[in-house]
Amino acid sequence: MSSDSKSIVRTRFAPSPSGHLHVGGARTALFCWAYARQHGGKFILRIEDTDQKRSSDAASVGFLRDLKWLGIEWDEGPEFVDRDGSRCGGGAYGPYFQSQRLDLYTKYLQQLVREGKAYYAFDTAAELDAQRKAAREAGRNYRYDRTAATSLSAEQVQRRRDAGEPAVIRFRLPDEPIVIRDEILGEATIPAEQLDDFVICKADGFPTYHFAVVVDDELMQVTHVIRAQEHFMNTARHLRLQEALGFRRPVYAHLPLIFNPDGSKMSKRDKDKALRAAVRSMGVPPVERAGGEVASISADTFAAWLKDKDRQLEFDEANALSEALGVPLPEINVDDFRRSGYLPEVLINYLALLGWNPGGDVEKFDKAFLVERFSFDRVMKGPAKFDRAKLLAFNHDAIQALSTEEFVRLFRAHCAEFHPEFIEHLTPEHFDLLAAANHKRSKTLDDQVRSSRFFIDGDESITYDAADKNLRKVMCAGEPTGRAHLEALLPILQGVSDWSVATLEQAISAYVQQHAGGNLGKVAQPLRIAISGTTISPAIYETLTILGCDATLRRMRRCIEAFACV
RNA sequence: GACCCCAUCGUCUAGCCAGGUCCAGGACACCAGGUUUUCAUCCUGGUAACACGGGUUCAAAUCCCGUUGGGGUCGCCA
Repeated sequence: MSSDSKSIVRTRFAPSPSGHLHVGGARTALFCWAYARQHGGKFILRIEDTDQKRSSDAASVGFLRDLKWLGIEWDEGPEFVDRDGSRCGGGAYGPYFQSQRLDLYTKYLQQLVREGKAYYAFDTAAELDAQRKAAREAGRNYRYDRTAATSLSAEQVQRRRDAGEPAVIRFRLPDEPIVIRDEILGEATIPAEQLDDFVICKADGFPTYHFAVVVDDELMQVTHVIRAQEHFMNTARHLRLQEALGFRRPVYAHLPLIFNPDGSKMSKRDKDKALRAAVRSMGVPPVERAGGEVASISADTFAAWLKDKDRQLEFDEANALSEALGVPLPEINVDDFRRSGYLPEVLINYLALLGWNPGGDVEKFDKAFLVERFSFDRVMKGPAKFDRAKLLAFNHDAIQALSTEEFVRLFRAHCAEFHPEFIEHLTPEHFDLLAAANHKRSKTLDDQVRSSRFFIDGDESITYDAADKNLRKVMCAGEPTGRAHLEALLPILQGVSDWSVATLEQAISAYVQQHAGGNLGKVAQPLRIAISGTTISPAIYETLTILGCDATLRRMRRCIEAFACV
């Protein structure tokens, strides 16, 4: 620990293992990263996997990909190689998985026990639960009573441990109020009675979060702890532990929480909540509708899930059900937003703005700006609600600011990953034309995908609802009717030799001039219905070009038949 | 319940720390007109907030106290 290393800023993002990065975590990581960059320091990623109930295999750190996608790159931490070959991680202070640092923790744990600053305790979980419950029923605040544990002699402790009796190690908390200094929240004094002798080593030998954090932050020379506000009270514990171990005290900054618009915590469970609400509002149990199985979910699983609020469907199941019901899932994780076609720089911008702002009226900015201007004194103290409408508006602006070439490139990459069928079913030229035609009407990279399905579906799968009032009006009202226009257009389009935007425009606009009073809508709308079954499509010449001559004519004929217009 | 923190339009927020220039500014949403071959856009205009009550002061959104409201924490989770 050289003296010059003390002056360099080192921040860390320390999530527990997960396949997906939550937006709240993403923002924490972003601020940690920005602060380190601003000061020419290091941003460290550490995996807090001291809970053996959570696995730590490769899939469990799938969120690394999300971090990388956002452009938040870590200087030290788990090694990660992106698809483009760029890498992140490594470093001299590893390992960066806490589960691989057990010997380190044990050393400090023993030190505290030796010094009498910590002690073994043999209470069972059931006993503790009972005590908490009793305190609660008596209207008292529960505090762990250390007398039983600390009255044990060293020999007694040793004997019981040798006999294999499970034991935890608890920290003997000094009986003094604790002052927390926080860069965002200011100073707070926590009365000693609010804390008790917390567990620092579990019965399985793993340190608890509190202990591992304190040891690792010291050993990794972390200078600034930037984390969510839910950790604020924990800081008191960490401060005490640092004092007991003779460690340095990092600077603390606690970020406000992010909520749903309704004030509830943004959670993975929100997806299941949305699906359950949709299923209920539809009345008919989809299990029956789909013949006992919904979207590959067995009837039993489905019924159990529907009843139990705490139950969550698997990732694929939820997606399949969402697709089957036509109910969009709320985006919660970073990869949800990626799938929904948000640009990483937009998500970064919006997330940064949720709880921080540069002052004045500036709200659109990039990472470089954030690195330059970020400061703790402009971080909000209270929680913020996540407003998807505003995020969408930001994304819309960013998409519109893209050149068409750039949009086409991004849209192709998006489809390659999430909708490969568009690339498979269209020629490269037609795919590009579709992308370009959709650019101006896109708010995300994904929002035109659903409405573009008719381009790649077979002609027979286009259905015409002759009872639909709006469709009927377009097809059958007026003189000539839309249907009549289609019939008249049939031979004209059949005669178009080189089927392209230019030739179609020429042929159709000539027809419109002569037979529709120059009103393109009179002709374009029936055509849209014919080819898509709806009145919605990209610009009509591009649409027909992409679809091709044969399919266009076939659909027109089918449409003419479908609308009799008595 | 105890402890800690917070409080400006529906939402995110500027302004507050160094009180007057704020009958409070921006963005998103919403509403009304207009443009547009559909959808989506786009343009113009509009509605909308200093939680409440006391102080301090010539003057308070800005400072102080209280009330109310919101959030966090109270695990062998992190």
